[in-house]
Amino acid sequence: MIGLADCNSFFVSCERVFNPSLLGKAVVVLSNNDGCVISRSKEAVRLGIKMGQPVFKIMDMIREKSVAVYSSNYILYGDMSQRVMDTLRESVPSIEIYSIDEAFLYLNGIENTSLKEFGENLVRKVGKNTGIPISVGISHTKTLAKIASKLAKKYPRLNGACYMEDDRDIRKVLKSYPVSEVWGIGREYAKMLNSNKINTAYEFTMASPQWVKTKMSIMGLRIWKELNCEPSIDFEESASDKKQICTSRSFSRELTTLDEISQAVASFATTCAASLRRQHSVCRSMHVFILTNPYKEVTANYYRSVIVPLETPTDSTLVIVKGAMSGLVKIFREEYSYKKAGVILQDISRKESTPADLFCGYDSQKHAALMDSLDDINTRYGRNTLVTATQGVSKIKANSNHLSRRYTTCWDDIIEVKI
DNA sequence: TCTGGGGTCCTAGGACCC
DNA sequence: TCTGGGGTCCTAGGACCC
Repeated sequence: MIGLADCNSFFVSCERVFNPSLLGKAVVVLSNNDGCVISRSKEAVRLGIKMGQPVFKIMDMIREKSVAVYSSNYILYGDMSQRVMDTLRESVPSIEIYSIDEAFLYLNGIENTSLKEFGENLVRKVGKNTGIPISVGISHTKTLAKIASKLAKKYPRLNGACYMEDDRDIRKVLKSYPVSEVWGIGREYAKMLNSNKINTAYEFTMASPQWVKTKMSIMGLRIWKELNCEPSIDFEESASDKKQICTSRSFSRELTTLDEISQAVASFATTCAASLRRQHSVCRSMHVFILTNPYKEVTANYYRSVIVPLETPTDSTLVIVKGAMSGLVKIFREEYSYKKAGVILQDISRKESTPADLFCGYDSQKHAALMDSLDDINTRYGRNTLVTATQGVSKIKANSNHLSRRYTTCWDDIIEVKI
């Protein structure tokens, strides 16, 4: 059997661990730049606040109902996530971390007869170790485990854990489960299915596999099999290397000069390169893109991207920043003001399996040694202690007006809290 | 005034090869 | 009227996820 452990309102729950007065209240956490709502407490959901809703549209309600608002604090959430994952890992034969707040559990060797109880115990254990409430769903396949976890969340009498084993039980659940809420079926497919009179997950399992494959490709067929209790999505025990690495941000104000945008894009390239080195890989090309504010009602919106091939596969920040700059000048137009930009590294391969290039235009060994020192310094003294000159020192700050402290990772913050 | 960020997989179609 | 056949590789775009 396969389990899914899913943290309830994860970001909000993290804030609550360190500020228990938020328990029972409407709380939301905002995206970067304090733009949209990306995590909501149950109470906030009940007020009608939607996922992804722009915060300026619900400002009145936030004030009227005194909703607590937090900027996203990814350092805190990342650390709390690790703690949750650690507890899960020590409790089952193996786990697959699926996202910052979810993991699949491989339950081989645990008696089927006690799985319901096992799930409830796990919920208690994670709660006790970390303070984070989770829901656990257990069934034959990943897709069914996902559904089970949703039920666990919905019905309090399940004590946070739902075990779905019996065929008849599963059928009964699927009959009242909207097909649009099945994992892997998004808006477009839901629309298509609904217009073909398929509204519940059960009706979907009754469709012919050929029809499903024609309409929804092999992905749809996999979902169909999984709902029919046939495991079709692999369990991946170890995290695989990323095939692309992207860093992009919206700016808190519109940028107009090449100089300012260069600094931002150089920072993005730097972040990408560090992340590339962390997975011991090199890249052969990158994408650079810039855009104007797409929400603004003007006739001339601008979006342009360019692919920059690199002569030699590299993980050097210097080479990657230089490449990003050469791409940027190709797409930059003076007549626009820009709201967002980004860098995507691609054609990624493992460093040790990529042959060195005889005709490399720079001393790659020197670069490697320099990067080692750079990473070392920035790990020890904090990100951006040592930067490239292109990045500049006057960073364009993102809006982050409701930020909580880095309770678990930053000494300065911890001391301030004690005082 | 104010609208996130980072990923994956699949397919169709074009370019190219012999 | 007729316009080869069988492949591979790559990319853009669409769908999805959290």
